[in-house]
Amino acid sequence: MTDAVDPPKARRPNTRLEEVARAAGVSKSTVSRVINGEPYVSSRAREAVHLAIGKLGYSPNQAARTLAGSRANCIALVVSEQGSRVLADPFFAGVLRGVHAELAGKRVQLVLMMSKEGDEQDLVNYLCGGHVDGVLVISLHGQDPLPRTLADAGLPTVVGGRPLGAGGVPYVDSDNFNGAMEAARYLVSRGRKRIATIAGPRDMAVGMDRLSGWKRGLSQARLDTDLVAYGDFTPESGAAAMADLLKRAPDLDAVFVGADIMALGALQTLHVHGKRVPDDVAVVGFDDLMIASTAVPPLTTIRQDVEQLGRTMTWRLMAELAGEENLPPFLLLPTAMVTRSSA
Amino acid sequence: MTDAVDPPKARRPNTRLEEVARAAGVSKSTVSRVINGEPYVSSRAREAVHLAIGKLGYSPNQAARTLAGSRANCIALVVSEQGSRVLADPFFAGVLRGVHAELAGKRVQLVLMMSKEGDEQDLVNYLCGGHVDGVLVISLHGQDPLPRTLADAGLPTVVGGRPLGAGGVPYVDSDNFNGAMEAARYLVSRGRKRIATIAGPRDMAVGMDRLSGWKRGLSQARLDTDLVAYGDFTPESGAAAMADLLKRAPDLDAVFVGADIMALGALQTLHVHGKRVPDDVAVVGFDDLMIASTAVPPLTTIRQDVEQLGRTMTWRLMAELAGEENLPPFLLLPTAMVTRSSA
DNA sequence: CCAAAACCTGGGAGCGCTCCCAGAACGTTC
DNA sequence: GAACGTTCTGGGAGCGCTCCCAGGTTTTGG
Repeated sequence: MTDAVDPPKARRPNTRLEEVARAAGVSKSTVSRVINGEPYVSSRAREAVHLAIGKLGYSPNQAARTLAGSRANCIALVVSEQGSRVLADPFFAGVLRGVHAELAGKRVQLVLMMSKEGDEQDLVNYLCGGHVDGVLVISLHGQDPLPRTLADAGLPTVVGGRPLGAGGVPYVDSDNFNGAMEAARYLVSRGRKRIATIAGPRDMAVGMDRLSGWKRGLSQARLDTDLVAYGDFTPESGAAAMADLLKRAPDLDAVFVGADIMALGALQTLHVHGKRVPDDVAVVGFDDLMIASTAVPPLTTIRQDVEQLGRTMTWRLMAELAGEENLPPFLLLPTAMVTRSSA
Repeated sequence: MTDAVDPPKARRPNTRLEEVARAAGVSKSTVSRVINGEPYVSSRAREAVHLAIGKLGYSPNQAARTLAGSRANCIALVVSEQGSRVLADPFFAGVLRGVHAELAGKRVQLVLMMSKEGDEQDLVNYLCGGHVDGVLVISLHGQDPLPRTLADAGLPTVVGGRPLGAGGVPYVDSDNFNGAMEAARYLVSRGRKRIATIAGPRDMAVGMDRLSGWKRGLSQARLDTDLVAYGDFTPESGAAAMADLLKRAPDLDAVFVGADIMALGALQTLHVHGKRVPDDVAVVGFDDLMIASTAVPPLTTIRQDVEQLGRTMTWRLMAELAGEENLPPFLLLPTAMVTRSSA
């Protein structure tokens, strides 16, 4: 077509749509239609295009599609946290696994982002810049304004774990309240009378919900709910909290620990104090991490299906992106008691 | 310019470069230069642009940049594996953390991908389609052809963990050999005579390297290296392997377990068999997972800095992308012995 | 004081795709 | 056979940016 002097186009990394069109003997438009699975393409053309694509090893340029179309075929998983610490969390890993599983087969990419110290504005700008179609937020701590901000900006957003501050933003969470209540009731049913709890931080919904469930379970049985200690989801904090409880109530005969990871520390402290588990003190954890079954003794715990959480978040987001209406504003996933030897 | 009838452009999600230019009273080119930190921009223009950007809340459209420029400002982290299982691995989490830490501040996004069953061709197409500038591959198992394929396609690639089959592709790994040798020597130095090992699977370099190191450590002390059992990096397999070893050599007085996660199982088995740790049998693990310190007894182990691995991989890739030459083809990260009570 | 070099600036051609529009080919009905 | 749908197809205008080029404005040096 052009008779200009040849431009020094160095890069020619890939087949372009046009080459496929030429190879298939159709127009760009038709190739585009085939790729996007649109109707109104003759089966002859469709086959020719598929053949050409296969032969040329064509893969559409995502950037161009995003630019020309209006969606990015890409969602972000945002970990709203000081960051690095969270990635070590099995919770995060499980969610990630679920997100990936749910995305399998869909032509949607996952971009992982973390809000770095103060860079929040950058993050929001980026996310709202049309680079992603929707956002999954894992916001473990406190009154994080991020979900609210994103939702207000009109970006479809789903939060994992009940957000404390973001009223109205759709979220998915495990049913921490009922799980914890079940744990408490179980301990009651085993004849325990002096039941303590080690709860998570007060600024995390997951900690508070489990604490509430425990309280409800005990108060239904007319038992005291005064034996509460707090940890921060580390084994060390669990150990310290256990020591504190033991000092306050040497006669306690059970403890519900709001996270397996803290239960590990609690077990250590009990061991050090010469308390036999479960004979002297029954221990129930929460989460059912892998380490729960390998703990000494193996930990009775409330299992939450974190992978399912990731899957459900993703499903919810994709459904919204697909334009489904009247979707549930929030979803609670059931938990299940796993009885091992610690209680 | 155009006097056409107004087109029904529904979407106008964001500020565009041109609006910034108008607001700042300069041309698109100048704005672009400011954004990309190019020289040859007067400070007056630069300030005006920054002001306009701030006022308008402008954030450049990534898709357009990628399309127009030649780089995507985006790298992929590929987990080459049947997938879901790996995400639960603390190794993966650590690497991810490191990658993120290294990327902080750089304007580079991270896309997470997994090679799903058979979809490998799709993956390769996508990655080679210019959608990412480079690839980080975590390939845990066997003779995975993926790194080779990517590298051959001219895509800058760095592998995490020594790949068995991908000769020539740059990789970063912990110094498993020397770490394991140190473990063996330590046991020898503590007077242990009958030292066994539980190794990882034969098709994983990490398992073999640690096994080799253990062998070398023992043979230097003229000790037998026949007490080898294999596991698959699960606590259960560690327990089974330990039982096997105990049957084969009831007199063994030490075991080097090629992964903390397997050591957990081994500890359980030893406990069941009435063996005291470390009095009867000394146990040394590898990895220094968080669970190592909370094990009963706390596990002496070889620490590998997985986060550093992720960081180093990323650094290596970014250096290559930046055009640095004569980069080291592979990098080995030192390990460190962590002495606790199990040995 | 003028030429060369160094700075700064704007214009405009794409990047590879989608999506709109106009029109061709093929029925179907009166 | 004219008039109308319905199915299919190609052309071409952008999407928002980068990067090249040409030209203007300063500084420098002889």
